[in-house]
Amino acid sequence: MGTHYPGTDDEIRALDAYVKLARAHAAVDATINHDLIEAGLTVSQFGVLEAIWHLGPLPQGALARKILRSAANLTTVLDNLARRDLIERSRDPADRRVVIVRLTDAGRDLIGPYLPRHVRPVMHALSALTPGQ
Amino acid sequence: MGTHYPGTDDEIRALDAYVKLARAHAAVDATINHDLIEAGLTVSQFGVLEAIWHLGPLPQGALARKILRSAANLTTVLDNLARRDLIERSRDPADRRVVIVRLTDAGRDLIGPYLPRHVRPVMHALSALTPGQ
DNA sequence: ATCGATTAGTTTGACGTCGAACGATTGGAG
DNA sequence: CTCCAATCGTTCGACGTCAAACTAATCGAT
Repeated sequence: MGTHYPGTDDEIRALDAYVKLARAHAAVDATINHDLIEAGLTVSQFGVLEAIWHLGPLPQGALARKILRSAANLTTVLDNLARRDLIERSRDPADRRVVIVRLTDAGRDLIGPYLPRHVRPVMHALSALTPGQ
Repeated sequence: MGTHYPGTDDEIRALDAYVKLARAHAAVDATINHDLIEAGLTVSQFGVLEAIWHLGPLPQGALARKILRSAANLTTVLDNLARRDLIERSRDPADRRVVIVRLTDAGRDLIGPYLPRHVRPVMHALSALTPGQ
C-alpha cells in the first residue's frame, strides 16, 4: 500500500509494521495458494474439507465459524464443492433449519492423501520468512 | 482454518505460526476495513487514492505494483473510483498505451483530510496485537 | 519502411467476500 | 395452543481478485 504518510515516529513505525505484516501474510498465502491450485482448491474450499475431514460432519454454521467466513459466503463455497461432488448437504432431522455438511468418498479421496503433502509448502514459506520478522 | 493436522512438532509449530499470522492480519484488516467503510472506501480504493495523493498522477501499471494488485484488478478498482468522480484517467500523449491516473478535486477533498484520521485506527489495531506476536 | 516481439490496459469467466433482506423453522411466553 | 422473537441458511447486490485471451500501441531488428 506504500507508507508515504508524513506522521510521527510512532505512526510511521505502526504503518511499517502493518505493511510488513500484510506482506508476510501475502507471501505465505501466495505460496499456499499456488500449492492448493494444483489440487484445484481455493483456500476456503481447503478449509472446509480439512475441517470436516478432521471433525466429521458439521452444521454449516459451525463450519463458517471454523474457517472464519460469513454464513453467506460459506453457502457459495459449499455450492462450488457440492457441484464437484466433494461434499454433500443434508437437513438435520432434529432441527430442520440446520444443514449438515459431510465429505463424499470423492472428497475424502482428494483431501485425505493431500494433507501431508500440503504441510511442507507451508513450512517452507514460513521458514523463508520468519527470520525477517 | 484450524490446526488439526497430526504431524511432527516442527510441522505443528509451522502451522501454528501460520494460523497466528493469518489471524493477526485478519484482525488488523478487519479494523482497517471498518474504518474505511465509514468513508465509503475499500482497502484497494484507499490504496489508490493514497498513492496518487502522495506521488501525484501515475501510470496505471505503476499504481498496480504500488498497491500489490494485478493490472486486471486495478482496471476494476479504477472503474469504481471513476464512476464516483474521485479519479480521472487520461492517455499519456508520449505513449498512447499508457493511462495516467490523477485525483479529481472531489478525490482530493475526500482523501486529504482523511489520511490523518486513518492512521489512528491502524495504530490501535496493531498495538492491541503485537504483544501476542 | 516493415514486421515480429513486447508492453499497457481491458475484457471475460470463475471464485471469494460481505451485509442486508428474506423464507423456513424452532422455541418460548402467555 | 398460538404467536412472536430468535436462529439457520439462502438470495441478492456490490466489490474484489486473478489468469488468460485479447486489442492497441510501441520498439527494435532487419
